[in-house]
Amino acid sequence: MDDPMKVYKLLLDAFGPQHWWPGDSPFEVIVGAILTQQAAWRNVELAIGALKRDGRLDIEGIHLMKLPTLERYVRPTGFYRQKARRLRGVVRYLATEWDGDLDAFFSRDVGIVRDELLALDGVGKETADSILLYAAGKPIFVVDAYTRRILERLGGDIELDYDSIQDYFTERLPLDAGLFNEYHALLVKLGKDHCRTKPVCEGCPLLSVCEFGGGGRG
DNA sequence: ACCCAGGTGGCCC
DNA sequence: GGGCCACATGGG
Repeated sequence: MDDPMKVYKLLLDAFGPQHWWPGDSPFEVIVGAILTQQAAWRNVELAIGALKRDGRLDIEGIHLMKLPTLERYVRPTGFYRQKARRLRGVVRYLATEWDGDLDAFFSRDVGIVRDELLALDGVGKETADSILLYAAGKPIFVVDAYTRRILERLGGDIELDYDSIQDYFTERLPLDAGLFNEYHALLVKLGKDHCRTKPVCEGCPLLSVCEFGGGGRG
C-alpha cells in the first residue's frame, strides 16, 4: 500500500460513512474508549445504556459512585474490576484536576494532553488517541489491531509497531480530523467483515491493492 | 465447548 | 525493547 488515500477511497466507496464515534458526548466517548478495550462494542452498549438509563453517565455521576456500583455497571464489558478501577481513576482525574471541564482539558497543546492521558492508568496509545480524535476532534490517527492486521495482509515494507503505523498514515494524509475519523472507522468495518472471518478475501474492496488479491504486488 | 472482541500494564530477559 | 501473561463477560 503506497497510497493510503487510494485505500480510503476504496473503503468509503464500498462501505459509506460509518458515523463514528457511536456516542453522544465527549465524556461518553471517553467511557466507551476504556470499556471497549478487548471487548465487543455490543457489550459496551449494555454498560453505557445502563449508566445512561440511570442518569449517571457524566463525570459527577461516576465520580460519586462507589466502586462496587461502578463494577456492576461495567461488568458486561469484561475485565470489570480492572475497568471499574481505571475508569474511576480517569474520572477522578478529570473531576479533581479539571473540575470536570473537558473543554478546558482538551484546549491545550495536543501533545501535552496526549502525554497526560497516557499517564493515566488504563489509558494506552490507542485509547488516548481515540479520545483525542473522537472526543476532542483532534487530527490524531488511531491505530488498532484491525489496522495492524490489515496492513499486514496488504503487504509492503512498513514497520508494524504502533508509532510507525501512525506515522505512516499521518505523513501521507492531510491533517484532517474528519478524514482520520472516517478512515479508522472504515478500517474497523473492513477488519470485522473481511480480515476476521474465515473466507478472508471474498468480496473484499481492497483486492486490487492487496498482495493476496488480483492487483497487488505479491 | 471453544474462540474472539475497536487493549493495557506488569514482569522477565 | 520485545515476548508472555492476567484481566472476564457475552455472543457466534
